[in-house]
Amino acid sequence: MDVKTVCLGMLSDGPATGYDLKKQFESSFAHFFAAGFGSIYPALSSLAEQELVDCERVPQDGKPDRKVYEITKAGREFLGRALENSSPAHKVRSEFLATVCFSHLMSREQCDSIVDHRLQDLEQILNTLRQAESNCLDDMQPGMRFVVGVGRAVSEAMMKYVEENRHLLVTESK
Amino acid sequence: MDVKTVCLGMLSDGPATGYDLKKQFESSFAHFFAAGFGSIYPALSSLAEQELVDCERVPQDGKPDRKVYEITKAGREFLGRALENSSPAHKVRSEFLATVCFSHLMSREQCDSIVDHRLQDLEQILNTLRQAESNCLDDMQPGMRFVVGVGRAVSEAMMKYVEENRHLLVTESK
DNA sequence: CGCAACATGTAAGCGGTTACATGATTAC
DNA sequence: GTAATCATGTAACCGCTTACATGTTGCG
Repeated sequence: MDVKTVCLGMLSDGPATGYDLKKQFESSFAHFFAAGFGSIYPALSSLAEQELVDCERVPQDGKPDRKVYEITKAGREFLGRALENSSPAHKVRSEFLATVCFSHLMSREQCDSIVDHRLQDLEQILNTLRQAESNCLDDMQPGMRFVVGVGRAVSEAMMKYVEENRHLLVTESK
Repeated sequence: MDVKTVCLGMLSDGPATGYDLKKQFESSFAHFFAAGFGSIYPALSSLAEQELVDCERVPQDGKPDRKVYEITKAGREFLGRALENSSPAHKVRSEFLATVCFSHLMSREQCDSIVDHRLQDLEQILNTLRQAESNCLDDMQPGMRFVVGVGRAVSEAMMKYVEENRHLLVTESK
């Protein structure tokens, strides 16, 4: 499942612009599926070309036209098939953990710094998720609610473990 | 931090072949940093070219020569600098969660199937981590022990949440 | 006055995945 | 006999990241 399919999925919930989708990626999707404009805009163009979405241009003054995308019937069918064939991969790529593996080659300051950083990032993710829960729990689909819950559970677990065990990290004796 | 740097880090613990490193990637690194032969072998060649590692060819009968790589002094220095400059990113890319977001567009069977799949994968990761803990806790660096612990904590949390909340996933009424 | 939000896009580049290529040995 | 393990590599491809390009409105 690539950015394109996720965009199509988001559009199945109602029309939106690329800019809108970006915000959705940044809020409830941030903890498990990142996407920048450089992925989103080409994805939407490609979707439109395949007629899986319609695009309505809304002129504005001083800004580029808003391009409001809406899923088509063909789009819904395509999405259905994509969901059927989706392989449920879940990949983590953690430079944080990769670095910590070699904490015995680092200075205490360096090690503390990256652990603190990670803790801050986790705090931020949790804030974002809590915000999403309090702002729009009602207009979230059950799947989305579940996904936000997973994010909370996993982030809290990581935070707790890191806080309780960081003292075990031995650093270079120099 | 890329595959190349992680390979160098692994070699800081002692000489090894590409094949050996692959096994390490599959055991204790599997849950947060995947790498295939297609990444590892070119990484080692490049490392050797930069003289960050030495390569000793050990002829064998019937098999290609073993190429045993050993980190050099320059390699250790390079690694030290790489660890200093490492940005502690932690990225997740989950097609599983992306799919589950749209559970309301899937059939009950499909949804159950991917959730079960995920649970099996988690079980396997946990087994691998437990094995690593019981086999070689003693020759693991403290950083590595910490990382394995994070893997356990996070995987167990995800498993628990998924098992306890999967019933909330509503599926298509067709 | 400067920054954030609004709004869309292109293009180069990079890094990793996947598929291909080869082949002996050992265990079930 | 057939699958897994040992053992190394190449090359095409694909998708995402990053940097660049442009410009207004409104808030503090």
